[in-house]
Amino acid sequence: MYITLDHPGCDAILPQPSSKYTRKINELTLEPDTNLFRQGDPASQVFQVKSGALRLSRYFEDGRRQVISFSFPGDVIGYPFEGEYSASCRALTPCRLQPYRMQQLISPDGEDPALHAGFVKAAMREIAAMHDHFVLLGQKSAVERLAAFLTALASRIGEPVGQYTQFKLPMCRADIADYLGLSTETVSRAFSQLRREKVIALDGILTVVILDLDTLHRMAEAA
Amino acid sequence: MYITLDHPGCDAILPQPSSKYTRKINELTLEPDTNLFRQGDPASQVFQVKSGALRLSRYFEDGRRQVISFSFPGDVIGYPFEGEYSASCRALTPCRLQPYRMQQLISPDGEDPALHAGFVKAAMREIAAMHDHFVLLGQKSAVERLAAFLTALASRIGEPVGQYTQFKLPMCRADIADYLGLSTETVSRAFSQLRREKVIALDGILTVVILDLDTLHRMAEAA
DNA sequence: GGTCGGCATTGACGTCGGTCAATCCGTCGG
DNA sequence: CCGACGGATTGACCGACGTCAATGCCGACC
Repeated sequence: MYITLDHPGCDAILPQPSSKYTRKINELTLEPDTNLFRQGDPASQVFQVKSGALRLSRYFEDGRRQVISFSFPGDVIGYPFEGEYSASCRALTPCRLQPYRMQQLISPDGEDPALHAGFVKAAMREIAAMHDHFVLLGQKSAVERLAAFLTALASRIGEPVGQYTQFKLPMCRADIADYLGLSTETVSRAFSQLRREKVIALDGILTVVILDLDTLHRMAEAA
Repeated sequence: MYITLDHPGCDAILPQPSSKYTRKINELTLEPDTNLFRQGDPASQVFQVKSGALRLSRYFEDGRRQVISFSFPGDVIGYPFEGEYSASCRALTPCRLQPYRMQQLISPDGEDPALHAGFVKAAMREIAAMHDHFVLLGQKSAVERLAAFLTALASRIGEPVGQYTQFKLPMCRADIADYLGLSTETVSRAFSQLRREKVIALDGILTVVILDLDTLHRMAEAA
């Protein structure tokens, strides 16, 4: 599921399937850099992320790639289109996933109604979140995009450390670039700018410390 | 609903509500330049477009605007997020719409199951289509964007005229610009380029004649 | 511990698209 | 028929971001 500022934390977790209805399908684990599914695969399951981080992306013959979203615990991935997955999904870290049979998403017949309603609500949330991302891709400058991205990550996976919020990026710069519609160089420059302005600090390449969340938030919106 | 190349024509039409289940809500008509709903309005209904064209967009304090999508007959609009509409929807032409109570989308309880399943499928199609638009906004050049847009419109509302396909744009250049993440001037230049290259012709400002659909299609994809 | 390889950063430069401004054109009202 | 208005087009210019290339950094593997 897409990352957004106002992501409603634990509401994202689907209700536990009640044994009354649901044939239990066993939890699934994925190693980093392994695919959960590929673009064009027949879609028979949807998944809820239990732990870890994943990347959803579409590839093109000419080498271009668009990263559609990053998924974190609570998110639902694998929405089908005409019986196929329309993008490829790959684990960025070790992941645990709960698979559900697709049928529970499409129709409630003979299944757990609360679980089904949870899927539908997750899909609605997905649609609203994607609207936010249109704004980012259509209207924002490079620094605004990165600021919005980091703000979203902070609220999704940030942990308070002293007076600051910090988190470890599960993805490389190229992933961020293809997600934000920028080049890796531009992403790098935007990181450097935020660092120069003391809005963030980096501890190594992957650990981000948010020094001034208010400013970061303002930078994500400003014209 | 979003415009996409592989939009499955009349499959998009929801099943007629069977009177057995559904309290009939009367069809609704809208004059051009009137709002169906506004960003932040409490969401109690979803709508299926019966005729006409609508624009879904989000506005910002600083004047920036992102057009999320254009809607045509068969499309479903008004997906809620936390009980509210997350964008504003306005009629571009006279429109007829069939409203449905929100509850039919969220849960099948006491409602028409086929209709409910239709909503869920429409939402899945929406998600897949939005993935395409991410690619457009994240990766494509100005001419590629316009070519993709016109190709999509051709398959949605195009009519054969002689050996060509043509249609009347229901929206102005500024709407197109804010949809494609460009300025009106750049949209205008892209139109001019396609005209110079004899891929399209314009009859007045709003009527587009596709002279070479293959080339247009190729231009929409090319690096 | 040293070296290698891959990713990240930085710099120089080119280009695409944004901005500003002038002009064009089609529509509407007189 | 004419003039005014608003949207569309075109041109000139500029700036942000992409590209290409050099350098830096860190982790892996001998």
